[in-house]
Amino acid sequence: MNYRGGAKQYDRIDARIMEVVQKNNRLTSDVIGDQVGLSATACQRRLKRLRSEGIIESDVSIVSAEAIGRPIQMLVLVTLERERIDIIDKFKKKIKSSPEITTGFYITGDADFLLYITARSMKDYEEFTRRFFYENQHIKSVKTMVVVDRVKAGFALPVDLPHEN
Amino acid sequence: MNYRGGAKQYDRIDARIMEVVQKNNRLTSDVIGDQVGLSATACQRRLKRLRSEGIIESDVSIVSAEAIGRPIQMLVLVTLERERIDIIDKFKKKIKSSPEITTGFYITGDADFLLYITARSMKDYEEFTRRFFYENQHIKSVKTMVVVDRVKAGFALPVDLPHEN
DNA sequence: ACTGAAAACAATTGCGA
DNA sequence: TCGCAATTGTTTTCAGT
Repeated sequence: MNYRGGAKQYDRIDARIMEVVQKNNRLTSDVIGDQVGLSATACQRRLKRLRSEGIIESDVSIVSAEAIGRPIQMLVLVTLERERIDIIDKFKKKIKSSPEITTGFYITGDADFLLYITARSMKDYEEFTRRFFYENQHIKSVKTMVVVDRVKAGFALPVDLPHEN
Repeated sequence: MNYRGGAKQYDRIDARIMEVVQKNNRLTSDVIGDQVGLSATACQRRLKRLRSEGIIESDVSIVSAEAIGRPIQMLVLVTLERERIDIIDKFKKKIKSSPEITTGFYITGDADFLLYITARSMKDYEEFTRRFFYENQHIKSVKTMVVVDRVKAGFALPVDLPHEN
């Protein structure tokens, strides 16, 4: 999607609505409307548009890692042997198909990928890495960082107005 | 919350429900029920319990970083000069109060923190880092990695059964 | 603990401003 | 684009199994 097309994407009120639903998307339109000074109807219409235009990408439940018995959280920097497109694409597919990997970033800098991984226990994590990393031929190096504390959770973004408005 | 209390937390069907709502929490109970082989009512009751017990932590909208004009995404490893509790706590507070920082992890390993930061442009990012990092006295080093591609988004976890069941 | 029907509640659509 | 009122659809409650 190209967001540079001249048409305006969202206004100040939309931004406020997004601030609210990024924290909680199960509030009724009535409640959201109260918070942004709009009727439930108007609020709902805006939300519908924001969703259909992909400005709101998706709506999801966040499950507690601890509650489902995955208290171990790791951040892993992975460097591949070479930066060849086919190797990178294959690695991306592996990431997507591995449920243990919650989030994966393809990056530039010291490493090629950063992975966010959860596990039931250290033993489980080690088993997974053995399987995942040592079975993959093109990994040059792996650097594991143990997550002690998630200071800020989620992907909430600071929705201010686009500069052109 | 302590999840080690003997009582069972969730069963196979709950796990399937969570798999569904982690992808999309706006489906009607009727649809979710279909997918897990349950009536809308039963499904609803389970969701209510999962939420009230904190197994489902929260329900949020995910906003597209590109759509709101924040195409620049960075991962930043920060090392503090000393690992003193008060310095760490102060830094955590700074993270929480900075809207540019979407996610912050306190970690062990090569660095003390990993930050996920979005920005409108490289210029904006540089301005932010100057402000944030160079104004903070206790930072020893900063290593920036540019995000080229988010291979896997969100915090969706692999909900299988707890081992004791 | 589940289902199904009825009641309560929320979202959506049509219309006038 | 808004708000209001009417319609449609979803969730919740309640009785029965």
